[in-house]
Amino acid sequence: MDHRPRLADVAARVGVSTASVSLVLRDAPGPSAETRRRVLQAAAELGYRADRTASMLARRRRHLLGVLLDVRNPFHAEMAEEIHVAADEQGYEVVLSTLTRGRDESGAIETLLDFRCEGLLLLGPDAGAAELGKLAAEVAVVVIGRRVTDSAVDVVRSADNVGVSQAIEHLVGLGHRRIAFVDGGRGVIATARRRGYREAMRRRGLAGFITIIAGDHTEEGGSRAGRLVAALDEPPTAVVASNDRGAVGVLDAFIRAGVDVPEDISLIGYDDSTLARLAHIDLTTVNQDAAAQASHAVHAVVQRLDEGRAQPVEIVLRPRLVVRGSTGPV
Amino acid sequence: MDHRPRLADVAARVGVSTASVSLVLRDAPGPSAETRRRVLQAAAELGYRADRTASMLARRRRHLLGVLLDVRNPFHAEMAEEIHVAADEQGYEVVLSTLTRGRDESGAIETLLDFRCEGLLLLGPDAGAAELGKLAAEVAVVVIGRRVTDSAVDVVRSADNVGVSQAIEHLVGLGHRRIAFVDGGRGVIATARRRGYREAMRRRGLAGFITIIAGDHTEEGGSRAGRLVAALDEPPTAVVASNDRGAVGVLDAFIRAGVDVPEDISLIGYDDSTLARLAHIDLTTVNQDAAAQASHAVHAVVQRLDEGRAQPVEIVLRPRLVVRGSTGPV
DNA sequence: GGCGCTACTTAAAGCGCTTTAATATCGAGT
DNA sequence: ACTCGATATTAAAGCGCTTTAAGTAGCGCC
Repeated sequence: MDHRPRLADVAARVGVSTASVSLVLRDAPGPSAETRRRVLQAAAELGYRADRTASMLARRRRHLLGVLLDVRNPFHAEMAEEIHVAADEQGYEVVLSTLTRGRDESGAIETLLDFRCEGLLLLGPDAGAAELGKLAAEVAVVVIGRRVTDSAVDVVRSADNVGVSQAIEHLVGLGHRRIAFVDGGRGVIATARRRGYREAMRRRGLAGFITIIAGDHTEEGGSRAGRLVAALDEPPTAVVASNDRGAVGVLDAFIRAGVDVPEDISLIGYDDSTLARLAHIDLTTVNQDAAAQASHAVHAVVQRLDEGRAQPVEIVLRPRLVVRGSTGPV
Repeated sequence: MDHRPRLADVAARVGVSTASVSLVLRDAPGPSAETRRRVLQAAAELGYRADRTASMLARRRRHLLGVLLDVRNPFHAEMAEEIHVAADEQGYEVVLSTLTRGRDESGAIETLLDFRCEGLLLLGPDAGAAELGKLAAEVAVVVIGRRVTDSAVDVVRSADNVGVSQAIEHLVGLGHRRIAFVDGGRGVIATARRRGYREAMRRRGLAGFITIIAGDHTEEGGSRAGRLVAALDEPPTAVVASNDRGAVGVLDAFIRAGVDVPEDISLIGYDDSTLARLAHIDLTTVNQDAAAQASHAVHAVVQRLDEGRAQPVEIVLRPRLVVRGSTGPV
C-alpha cells in the first residue's frame, strides 16, 4: 500500500464491489449483516477513510457550510466553534474563511463559493442588503449578529436593545438612577444598544438622567470615556458600556482615578466575553448565548437545504444578564 | 441556466472543447491567443467559477494545506491569517480546523485528512513525537511554536529563551538588578522562557536575584503573582512575565495595590499580543513575528511538496523586543 | 418446473474538472 | 510533392466516490 487506501482497496480485500462498500460505510440499506461485518472489518484493518473531496463531488449534495469570520474577533471565534458542533449534529461539514489583509469580505466569500458550500453563515458581514440578496440567489445565506432589512437572507441575532434594558432594570433595582451609557459608535449593533438604553431610561422615568458618553467598542474608547466620567462634578452612580471591551477600558480608567467599582460606581458590559469572566475583572454583563445563535443559524440553513424552506426568517434571541461583582447597591 | 455554469457551458458557448477551456483558465500553454480571448470573455459573461472540489479531485495534486488551531487563541488567530496570505502566494488553498468540545486534536486532524490536505500546519499541538511521526508518514507536517525532539516533522518556532534574555538585557541596561520572573507553568514554551530568564540572569552575574513566582499564562495567574510581588518586603524593581496575559494580570494587581508602572516597577510581557498594544496597557513585550513564522512554515511545507525535500528541518526565529511604556530606569 | 417474491449485490453512469496522447493544420525545408 | 516540426485542438481516460437500474439468488408455492 503505497498510498492511502481507496474504496476499491477495501472492496478488493473483501471480495465485493465498491458499491457495496460505499453502501456499508454510509450505513445505507441494502448490504446484509454479514457483508457489513466483513466490510467494516476490512476498512478498519486498512485504516480506510473516505475522501471527502470525491464524496462531495459524487453526491449531488455537498453537505458543506461555509463560515465567514474575522478570526481575530474573539466573539467570532466562539461562534465558529459553536457552529462547528451544531453543524456536526446535522451532518454538515464546515469550512472557515477568514478576512485577511489582501482578502476582503467578498474575496473570502468567493473562496467559500469555490468550495461549493451549500450554505453560508456570515458573521457580522459589512455587505449591504443588495449584495447579500444577490448572494442569497445562489446559496442559502444566514447573517449572524446583524440586522438586515428587507432582504432574502435569513438573520439570526440577539435583541441588543433588550439586553441593555435588562442591564438598566438591574441597576434600577439596586437603587441607581443616575446611570450613564458609554456608547459604541455608529455601527448597527451599537445603535441598537444605545436605543435600548434610551428606551429603558424613559420607561423608568429617568429620561432626565440620560447621559451618553462617546466611545467605540474598544478598550481605548472606554478608557477615554471612563476618565471623562471620573472627572465629572456629579458623576453617575452606574455606567453601562456598549460592550465588554469598552467596559474594561472604563474599569481601567476608574481604577487609575481611584474610583472603586462597585462601591463608588457600578459597571455593566455587554457580550459576556472571556474578558468579563476573569476573576480580577468580574464584570456584570449581558450574555448573547453564542451556542444558541449558532444552533439557530445552522438549523435555519438546514431548513432551507433539506426541508425546502424558501421564505426568509429572522430569529431574534433574548439576551440574558449575567450578574457578577461589578454591580452593587448605590 | 438553472445552475452554476460548468466548464462544459463555457466550452459550448465558445465552440471549443472543455480541454481548451480548462487550459486557458489555468493559464497553461497550448491555446492560441485568439482562443484565450474568446474563452476568457465567455467565462466572464457566464460568471463561471471553477469548482474546487472537482479540480482537486482531477488534479492528482490537491494544493490544499490544513491548519490545526484553537480558534479562541488570539495568537493562533493571527497565525491563521498570516498562513493564509503566505499560502496564497504559493498557490495553495487553506482549510482551518479548530478544536471544539466534542472535537479534540486528533478529531480535528482527521477532518483535515479527510479533505486530503497535502500538508498540515499544526499550531502548538499537544500530540507527542510518536504520534506526530506517524502523521508525518502520511502527509507533510509542520509543527509551529513548539519544540519537537527527535521526529520526522518540520518545526518552526521562535527562540523563547532568547526573547526573555533580550527582555532582561533591556532591563539591566536601564539599571535594574532585582528582576523577578512570573512563570507560565509546565508547558514546553513556559519552560523555555523560564530557562531564558535563568540563563540571562546568570550571564549578567545576577544569579543571586533570581526570583521565580508561580503563574500560568492567564490573567488570573498573573494577578495572583502581582499581588504577591506587591506585598514583598523588598519588591523587585522589574518584573518579566512569561506572556502578555500574565503581564496584564500583574499590571492589574499593581494598579490596585498602588504600585506605579514603570515608576515603581518596570514590567515586560511576551507575545506582543493586541492586548499589549492597547494605549492604556502599553506594555513592553517580545514580538514573535507571526508573519515570519507563518511564511517559514508554508515554505517548509511547499519545499516538501514541490521540491521533494525529505529531511526534517527546524527553523528557529529570533524574537524581537518591543519597547513601550511599561519599562523605565530604576 | 415455473412463477413471483424478497433480499442482496453489482455494473455502469456519472459528479466537474485535469491531463495525456492523438489528431489536425499549416508552413518551411529539401 | 513529401517529409518534418511546430502549433493548436480535442477525444478520452481518469480522480475516488455515489447512486440507480439491472441482475442474481434463494425460497415458498401452485
